[in-house]
Amino acid sequence: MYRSNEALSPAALIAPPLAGALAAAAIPAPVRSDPFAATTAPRPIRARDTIHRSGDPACGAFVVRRGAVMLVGTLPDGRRQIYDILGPGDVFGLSDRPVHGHDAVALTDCVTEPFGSAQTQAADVVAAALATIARQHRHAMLLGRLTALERVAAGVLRLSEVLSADGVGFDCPLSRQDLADWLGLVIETVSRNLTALQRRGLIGVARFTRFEIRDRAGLDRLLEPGGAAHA
Amino acid sequence: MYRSNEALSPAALIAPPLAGALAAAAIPAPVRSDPFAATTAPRPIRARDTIHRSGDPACGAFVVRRGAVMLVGTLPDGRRQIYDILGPGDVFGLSDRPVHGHDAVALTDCVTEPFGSAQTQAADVVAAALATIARQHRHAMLLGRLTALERVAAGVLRLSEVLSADGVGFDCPLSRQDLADWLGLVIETVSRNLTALQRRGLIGVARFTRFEIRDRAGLDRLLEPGGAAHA
DNA sequence: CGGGTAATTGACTCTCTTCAATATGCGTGG
DNA sequence: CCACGCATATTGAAGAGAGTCAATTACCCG
Repeated sequence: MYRSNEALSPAALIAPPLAGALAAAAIPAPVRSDPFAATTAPRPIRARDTIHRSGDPACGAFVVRRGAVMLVGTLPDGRRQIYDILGPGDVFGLSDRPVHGHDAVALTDCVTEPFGSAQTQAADVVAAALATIARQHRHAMLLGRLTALERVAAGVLRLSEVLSADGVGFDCPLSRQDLADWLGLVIETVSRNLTALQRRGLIGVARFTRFEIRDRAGLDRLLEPGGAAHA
Repeated sequence: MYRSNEALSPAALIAPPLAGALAAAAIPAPVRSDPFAATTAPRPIRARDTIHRSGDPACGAFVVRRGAVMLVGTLPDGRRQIYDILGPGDVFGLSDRPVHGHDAVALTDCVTEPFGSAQTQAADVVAAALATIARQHRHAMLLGRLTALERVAAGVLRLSEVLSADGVGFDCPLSRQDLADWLGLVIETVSRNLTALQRRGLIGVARFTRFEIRDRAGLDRLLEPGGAAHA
């Protein structure tokens, strides 16, 4: 979204309000009142369900057992950024503040399980957090320094890891708008570059949502100059 | 850096090796190999010194006591992204893998101290990691969804938090190139937008490095539509 | 087989980048 | 103390990648 330098203005990505006070105000998160939350029982969630919303009180971490989840931040003016796509083994729900700063939405039917409770080692929580940070760093590189074609290629590869059983084909549960909000592009640019990747024979897309990796080596090569990352 | 869709190619920001075994690598190890790590002794570092490089074995977390540190990722083709700017209280040095995936460079003379050792609570490590994740989320929003002017404004405000004693003026230890690599822009765009902010009377810049917040409310307003973040 | 939503494609625009001069600051030495 | 020279920053002009606007097409579903 291009916006005039004159017009506008969005605001507080700077300092974390760090509100010590967890207002009681927030809408009770779905999970809040959920009996599952306090137990170690896996919790089934349906595709597109919102697991928690920005502003909901944070109430513990969850690990994705099956399916996929996305974390979505939204600015007051509607600009959206998908911060992360989580698959089996990935953890979410932790916050440095009493309330969540983003939405968590199930991308597919999925199963989550409380994480970080009694029997879980603190080291596991740290490990999960570190994996998250590493993903965020890679995504920052993508957002700040990759071209649109590279972003889309990297996005497809990442999705194949999270969503594909065989590492080749998968049903993409993200709309083109979601992909755009994840990759820092607009919907049309995502579409054009998906088409470009298809024309090159690198991927296949059928019925909008059915993705297939056709030439992984080619995709890797496309991302090579940026490379495995790091000097 | 614009690159032709044809020419192409950077690569592996996709999947985190996700070494299921964060075995010896990550958490516990840190404090082990480094002589300093085993102690609680603060360690003085000079401005521009590289604290660790990508590829170096990760050897424990450190907390910044005084000064500032930046974390820098570099792609094989030279594209750079500054992942984070750390100030007093912020923690770095943790990795989900046995080796670091980015450089850590002192922005100013600074003092760091081992973090996460015996007497430190695991909860402290988790808290530090969560604060980092929250910063990364905000930065992802900046990189993916803010305009150049907004990014520069947000960057200046963030720097004032980290570097300024009075919250108003500070000497910016980042070159224009550093700022560009942090905000996902090119050097000229940073320069132009700093000039734009000056013309609006929002900030002052003297001798290239001396920054001053002239109208914080104005800067906040500039960032308002994006706002305090989140719906 | 229509009707509605989502995706694709085309034409054009614009922000940001690129390329190319200046200009400013700072260190050095005459 | 000032002239020179280098490194970094600023500014201008032009280009390009990605965005915007607007149809058109593809898919889903009743």
